[in-house]
Amino acid sequence: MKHSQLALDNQLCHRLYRASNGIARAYRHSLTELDVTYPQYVVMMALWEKDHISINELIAKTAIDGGAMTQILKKMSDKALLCITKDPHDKRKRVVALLEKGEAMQAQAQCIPSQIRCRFPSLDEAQVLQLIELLDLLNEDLVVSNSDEPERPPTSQG
Amino acid sequence: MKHSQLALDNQLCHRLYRASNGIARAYRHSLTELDVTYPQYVVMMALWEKDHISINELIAKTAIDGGAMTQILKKMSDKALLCITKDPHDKRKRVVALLEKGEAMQAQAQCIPSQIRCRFPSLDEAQVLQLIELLDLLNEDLVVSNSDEPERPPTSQG
DNA sequence: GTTAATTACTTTGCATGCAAAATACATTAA
DNA sequence: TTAATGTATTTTGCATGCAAAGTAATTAAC
Repeated sequence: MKHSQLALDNQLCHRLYRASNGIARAYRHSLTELDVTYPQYVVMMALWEKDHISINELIAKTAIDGGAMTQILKKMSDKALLCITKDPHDKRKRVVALLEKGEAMQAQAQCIPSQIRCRFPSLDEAQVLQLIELLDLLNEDLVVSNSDEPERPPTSQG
Repeated sequence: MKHSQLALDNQLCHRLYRASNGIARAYRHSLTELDVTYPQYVVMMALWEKDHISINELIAKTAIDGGAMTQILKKMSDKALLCITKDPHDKRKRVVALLEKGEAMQAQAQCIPSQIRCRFPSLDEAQVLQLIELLDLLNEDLVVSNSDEPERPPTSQG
C-alpha cells in the first residue's frame, strides 16, 4: 500500500527489462545455430540492409554502444562474416563490409523472424503493431531526453 | 525490398532493446545519486515491497539472473543496504533483509518514478497503460516459451 | 600553416546477463 | 543408513552496455 509508486508491478522499466531479456533469450537458440550472438545478429541485419557503411553509421543504425561495437566487429571479423577497411578519403573512418559468409547467412536467417513471432501467440498482429508504435514514441522521447542536459540543477523543489 | 522481414525497422526485438537500454540510461542519473545501479535498484524495490525473503524469491520477483544476483547482493551488502543470513530451517537458503540505510533509501527514491515519467511526455497515461498491458502479454508468453522445450527438432521445413 | 577543436574509433574498468559446472544441504528411495 | 535426486546458491567464463580516458586524423581558427 505505502509507496505503491515504487512497487515493481507498477514499473514500466521492469517490464521492458524483462521483455528485452526475454526476447534476446528467445533468439538465442536460433542464433546459436548461426554462431552469432544477439548484438552480432543486429549488426548483420544492419549490414544486410546497407553494406559498406562506416562504424559510425552502424552505431547509429543499431544503437549498439561504440565501445562494445569495436569488440563485436572484431569477433565478427575473426569469424569471416565481414571485413573492416580504412576509408581512403577519411583515415579516421573505417568501412565495414560483408564477406561471402556474412551474405550467405542472410538466407539462413530468413526463418528467424517467424520463429520468434511464434513465441508470443497471445499478441495478434494488430497488437504487435500497436506495441511497436508505442515503443517508437517511447524511444523517440528517450533519445532526446538522454542526449539533452546531462547535468541539470534540480528544480527549487529538489 | 528484398528480405524486408529482416529489416531492423521491422523488428520488435530491436525496439525493446533500445527501450530497455534507453530507460536504464534514463534512470542512471537519479540512481547514481543514490549510489545504486539499475539492477540494484530493482532489488531495492523488491525488498521494499517484501522484506526478509530468500534469494530464490528475490530472483523470481526481479527476473534477475541467479549468477548475477549473488554478486549484486554482495555489493549491496558491502554498501550496508542489506544483510544476508542463513535460514535456520533450511541451511541451503539465505534470507535477504534490509538494513537501516536500505530502508531509508525508500524515502529518497520516492521522486524517481515521476522523474522518469517526465522523460517520455509523448505518451499519455492511457498509452503507458496500454504499453504495460501489451508487455505483460508478451512477457507471459516469453516466460512460457523460454522455459519449454529447450531443444526441439526442427519442423520438416527446416 | 601551426594550434585548438572536433570527429571517429579504441581501450579500459566496472557491472551485469547468461549458460554450465561446482557446492552444499535436503529429501527420497531402497 | 546409504545412495540417488532434487533444490538453493555460488563460481566461472564469455559477451555485452556504458562511462571515461586515450589515439589518430580532419577541420576550424587565427
